[in-house]
Amino acid sequence: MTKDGQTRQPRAERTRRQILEAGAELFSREGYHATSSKKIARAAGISVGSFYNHFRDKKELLLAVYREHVEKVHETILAALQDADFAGGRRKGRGLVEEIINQTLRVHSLSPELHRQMTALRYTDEDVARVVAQEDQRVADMLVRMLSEGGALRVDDVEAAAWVVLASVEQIVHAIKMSEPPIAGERLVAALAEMVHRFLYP
Amino acid sequence: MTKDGQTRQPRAERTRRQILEAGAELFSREGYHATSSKKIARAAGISVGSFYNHFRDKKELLLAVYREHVEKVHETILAALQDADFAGGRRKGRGLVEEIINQTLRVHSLSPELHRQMTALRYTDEDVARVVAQEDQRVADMLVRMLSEGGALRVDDVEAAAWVVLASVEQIVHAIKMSEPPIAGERLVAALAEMVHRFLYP
Amino acid sequence: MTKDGQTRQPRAERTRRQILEAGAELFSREGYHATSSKKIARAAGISVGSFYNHFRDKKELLLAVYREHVEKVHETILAALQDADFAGGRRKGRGLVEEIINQTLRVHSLSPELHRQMTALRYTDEDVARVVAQEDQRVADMLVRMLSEGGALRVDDVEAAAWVVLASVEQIVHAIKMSEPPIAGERLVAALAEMVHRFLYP
Amino acid sequence: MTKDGQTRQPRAERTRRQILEAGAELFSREGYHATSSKKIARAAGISVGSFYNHFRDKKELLLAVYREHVEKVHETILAALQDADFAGGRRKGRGLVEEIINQTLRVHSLSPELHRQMTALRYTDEDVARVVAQEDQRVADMLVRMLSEGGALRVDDVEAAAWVVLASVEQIVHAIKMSEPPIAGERLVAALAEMVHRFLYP
DNA sequence: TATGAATGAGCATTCATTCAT
DNA sequence: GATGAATGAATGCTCATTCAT
Repeated sequence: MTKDGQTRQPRAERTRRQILEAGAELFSREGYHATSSKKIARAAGISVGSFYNHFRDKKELLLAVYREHVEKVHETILAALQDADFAGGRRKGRGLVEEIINQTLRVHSLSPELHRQMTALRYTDEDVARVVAQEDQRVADMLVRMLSEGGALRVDDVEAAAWVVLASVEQIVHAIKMSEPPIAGERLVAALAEMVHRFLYP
Repeated sequence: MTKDGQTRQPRAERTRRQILEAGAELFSREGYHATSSKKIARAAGISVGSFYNHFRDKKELLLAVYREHVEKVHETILAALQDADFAGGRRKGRGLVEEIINQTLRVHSLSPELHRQMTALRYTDEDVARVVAQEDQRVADMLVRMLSEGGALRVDDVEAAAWVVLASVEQIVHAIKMSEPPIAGERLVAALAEMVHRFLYP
Repeated sequence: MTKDGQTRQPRAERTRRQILEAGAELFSREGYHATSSKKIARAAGISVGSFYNHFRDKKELLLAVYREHVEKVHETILAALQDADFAGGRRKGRGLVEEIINQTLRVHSLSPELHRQMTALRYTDEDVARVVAQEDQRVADMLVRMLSEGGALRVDDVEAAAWVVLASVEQIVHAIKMSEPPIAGERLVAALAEMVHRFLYP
Repeated sequence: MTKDGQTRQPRAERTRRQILEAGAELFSREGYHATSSKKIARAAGISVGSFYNHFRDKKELLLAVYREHVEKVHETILAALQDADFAGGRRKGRGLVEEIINQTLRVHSLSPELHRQMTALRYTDEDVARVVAQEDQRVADMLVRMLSEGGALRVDDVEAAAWVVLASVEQIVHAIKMSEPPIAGERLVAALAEMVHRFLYP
């Protein structure tokens, strides 16, 4: 059936979308454990059985939601990279460092609660851990490429450096956005930028 | 009840101890959610009712277990600080940086799974978040004091610097110990030490 | 607690009894699969949770119910064995054969539907198969003893003979009681008695 | 549709075949209850809807599968009956008895798990009970005919005798093939043969 | 203080069957 | 005839907490 790829699964695709949206909403607002399959179905306007026709189980939905989120993040980043302003002078040195931090801040604002959930679950659930680690690596690779192209680095082991920098930035941005650190965010961001800059560049 | 003079410890205190030990063991081995009050009682050799006589609920036990763990950690650190060798030359510069990282590595080996559990829960549970943040701050204060005493710093905002450094170290050590990062631990530790050192010292 | 064995678990024992009775009733009337834990709890006048406090799962209840049934059966049989009339002359030959068949008929009347359920489940469930086989063996041992004491047998392999005889009797009585065989029960019983008698005795 | 003359079989018939084969396979391998209509459809390479176009429901398929199995069994038996060797001397006396037992053993090897399933279901499901009973009767009739032609019987009520013999043989063979009786199969078969022989023949 | 039976809402998932296309 | 998405009741079982003894 379906002579052309377009018309494939007319209803099915729409249902899947509804479930994905309901899932994103609920996982973020109530957390993974507090989101029952019944709630998902109700929020998506379908039956429980239908949910399980489209996703093997709750976790598969979680990962699908996360993957969609991650794609959105990458689009955001790629768009920024092509920004003329950025190309102007922010591809290395202090400019790059600030860009990294700002992007991370922006990404965290995109769907902060989903992010929090995934961070919690990665310590608890193998599958989540694997998927999140993959994504981290993908970003690290991207940074390695940018650093290599930027020239004049102070570090030898660029791969380790990229990984360490991203882990630190991620952790600190996360703390700023999600908890209320006892020190003002701006001071932390300033210190962070300083630390990363001195590390990477002469 | 006390047949011999040995049993100076009031019975209540002894029961509490048993519960704390059972809790530490179970939370670490099976995780917080998988540890039911029934299991705790059985492992402690008491009844469920008795457990609830000593702790308001499961979370109170978790926090008590965590506090005990944290005390042990501090004792370890303080012991190290009084170590002659350390006093010799590791109170500033590269020596201090390495000391921080090593201490963190050691602490993570003390009770890695309990640590993992707390890390997961801090993103999910307000009370856990608060208690863990307090502890983080306590360590940060300690570092601020040491940095101030060590002289010749490159940073202005010592408080923010201490916080940023500890967050980074904690995160990276955690990743090394708990997951399997795609880059060898030694390379990450080396990069981390380099980053922190360049940041703090001229 | 409980200084004497009598007073042990006052409430608990009663609850257990209620569950056992509800289980016996429901498994017989509705079948094992159609009997939900909710139904059992309601019929026993307790909560679902309480049911699971007393039995690990539904199957454990089934086996407990079966064991009680089996004990009742054995009491019936033992009572019959001490019957003066029986002792009179029914311990061997035609008398014994008829006694076996009659006992089996009587036992099948004791709780026919439970019996049917167990028979169905033994083909499907390992645990049930094991327990029912044990019971079968216990009865076979008893018959072996009686045959050995009765003297003048025509068979060499008494154990195999006992097993084969009981299996046949059981099967045919079962068919008579539970389905409606196309031949009148009396004719089948007569043929069965004849077969067994000719087999065992000269 | 039929591009070549080969495809004489109407499509409907072919689909039905695929379903029957998938059903036989699955019911045997996984059991009736564990076989969902979805699985059947997938194994048959068709859609769920299509399955319900060909069979009213799952049970109808089960019975159809069983009927096919039974036909195969009868072909096997009839083939054996026309075997010269058999005609030679195994149509009565010890020869016949052994033939009955061997045939039953062979039949049980043909599709042992399907057999087990039907045996379990006949105690639980009216329709299955009826169909299996019909088949039993058909075999009994066949035996009655053979016994009558063999002459020199010791029994008066040939019909009841045939029924009783088949029930016993069936039960014991079943136990040997499906469970692990506590007595070696050969001893049981020997006892069984002895019992049946003494019963039927002078 | 200690005990452990009782509670009951809650959860993830399955499955036979229907029916619009 | 064929398709496969949709349905939703039903199931076995868990668990933190309470409270009468």
